[in-house]
Amino acid sequence: MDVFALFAARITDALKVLYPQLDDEVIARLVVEPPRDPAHGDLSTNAAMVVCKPLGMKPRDVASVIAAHFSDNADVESVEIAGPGFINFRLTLLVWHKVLRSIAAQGDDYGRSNLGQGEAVNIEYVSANPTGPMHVGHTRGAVFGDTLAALMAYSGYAVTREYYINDAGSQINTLAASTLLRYREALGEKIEIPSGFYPGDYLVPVGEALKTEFGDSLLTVPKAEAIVLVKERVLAAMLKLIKADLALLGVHHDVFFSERSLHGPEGDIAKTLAWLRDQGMIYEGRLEPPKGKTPEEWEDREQTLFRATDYGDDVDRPLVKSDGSYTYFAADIAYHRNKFLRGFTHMINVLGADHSGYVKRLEAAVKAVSLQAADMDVRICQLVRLMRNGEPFKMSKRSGDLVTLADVVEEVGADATRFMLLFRRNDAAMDFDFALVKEQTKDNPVFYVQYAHARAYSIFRNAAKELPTLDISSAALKTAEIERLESPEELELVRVLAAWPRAATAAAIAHEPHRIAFYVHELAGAFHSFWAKGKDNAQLRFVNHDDPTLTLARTRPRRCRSSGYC
RNA sequence: GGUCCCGUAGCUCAGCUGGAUAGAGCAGCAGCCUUCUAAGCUGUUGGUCACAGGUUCGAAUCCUGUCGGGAUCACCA
Repeated sequence: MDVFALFAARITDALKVLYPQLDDEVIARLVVEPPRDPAHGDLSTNAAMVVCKPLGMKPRDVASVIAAHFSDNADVESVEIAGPGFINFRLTLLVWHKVLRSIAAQGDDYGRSNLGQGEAVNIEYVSANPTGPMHVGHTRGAVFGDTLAALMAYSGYAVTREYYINDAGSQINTLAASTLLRYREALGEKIEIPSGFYPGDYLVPVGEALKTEFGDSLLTVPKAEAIVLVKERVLAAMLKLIKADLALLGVHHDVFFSERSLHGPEGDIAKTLAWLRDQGMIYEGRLEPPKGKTPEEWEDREQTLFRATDYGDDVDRPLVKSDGSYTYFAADIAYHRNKFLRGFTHMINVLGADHSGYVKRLEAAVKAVSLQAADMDVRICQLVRLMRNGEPFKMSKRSGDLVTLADVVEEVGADATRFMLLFRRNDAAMDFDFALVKEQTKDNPVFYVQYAHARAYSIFRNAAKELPTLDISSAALKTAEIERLESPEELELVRVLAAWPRAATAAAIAHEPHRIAFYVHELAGAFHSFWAKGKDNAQLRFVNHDDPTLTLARTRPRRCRSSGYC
């Protein structure tokens, strides 16, 4: 039960009765929310201010009519009109008890909604090049995407989690060549890794596996053929590596989509380009060199261009390289047409900060390819700066002290990593401090929340110890006398709990999973606060010798796992 | 030079798509340990929401411009 949604519906109904001449559109703009200052009441609505203009009335006059309509409502303790025309409701104890009952009855489903009404949404995230293990740069996007996917599923969308494997570019040939070197090494040869090749140790086992599979027979195969054979094996190995790394973080995908599968004369790229040409979205032309910066190797040539500017991009984009092969973007257009043809009208892409320049063209591609029928939201995750003891931490690919995702998870744990990375808006750069994440103080939000969780569970333990005769099974908890909860301190906590469905829905609409992390942090604060009150006033403790029923009623642990990150 | 993101308390950041006197955590100050975990809690100080205009009943939020900080900028992926 979401009291805010409930009252929004009631006020909407009331307005339709009181002022039948109002447009639904106008009424839909009303909002019911917790007032910023709790002294104003439990619920607040701007309804009067929203509808006053079309009615030609003063907001406070409308407000008093609405207020009068609710004055004898059983759930409403009092109604007040404040400020420019806000209507503030104070709710009766009864309502809060209803909220608690619904929380108890729904368990982990409390807050789940049908916002998405089963509509299909495709969320693409990570999509790191399959050329090695995941490094820290990938983790933020992985956590963001995975949590957003959980949140969207929680809000009633049919979510597909997708990973686009960039297995078609020239870097894959380099990868295969690097692996071939490791293969020779496995055969006993002394090797030297030229610059530009992938030097990482993770290719050593792949080389050895090749030795096991082929013996030394690959050496006699023509190079081009050998590369093809190796490519298959090394790609599979890298994908396995990546999946294992992601699993460490608890991140999973439903679909791994191969870029390579789009190529070829009968492939999706060829088909999509033909389709775009039919639609008049492609032309042959020349581009201006970029301004302000003199490109050293600018080659003015006529090329095949996509009319991205028709869909909001800054320039038209090349689709075919000078060597005749397709550009990365051409493949991406085909890929997104593929998504659309698979039935996705909602798409979300999670990209790193270095792709910010790519956003417009991706949005343009989706508009073009779906004839405006699909929407694309590109969420950019800004950079994460690794810190140790307050000092930024130097990383370099060459010297090998690249921090991998596995390193981070090993050092601080998956849950802490996830929570920390979510505890900031995605579009703001963040510092990730190893020392802080491991610190066991309230400065560390991870610990703060985990500690609240630990305390909540300790209630069960202590109840069993202090009151051995009390039945604390979940069946017994369902019959607890919730009516006994009536102190202002308790209601404070209930109010925070009541805000959960609203918080979850708002986060889903905005595609902002960080709001969940902040909500959980706030809830933990409310819980700690209530817990501490028990110190001064023994009556407010969860475990109460004198009053077993009260103990039972208070034994409702909190939630925070539902979106899967803590 | 173009584009995108950011600029809110001394510090790190929220601010629920336009609402009321702009919030939280650190740090500072004042308190709280024979008491369910003090690894914590309570109270308190602290703001020209970068700046200037505009939109309207109402702007940190939307629009325009300026100034700072970051990312990115044909054919790579």
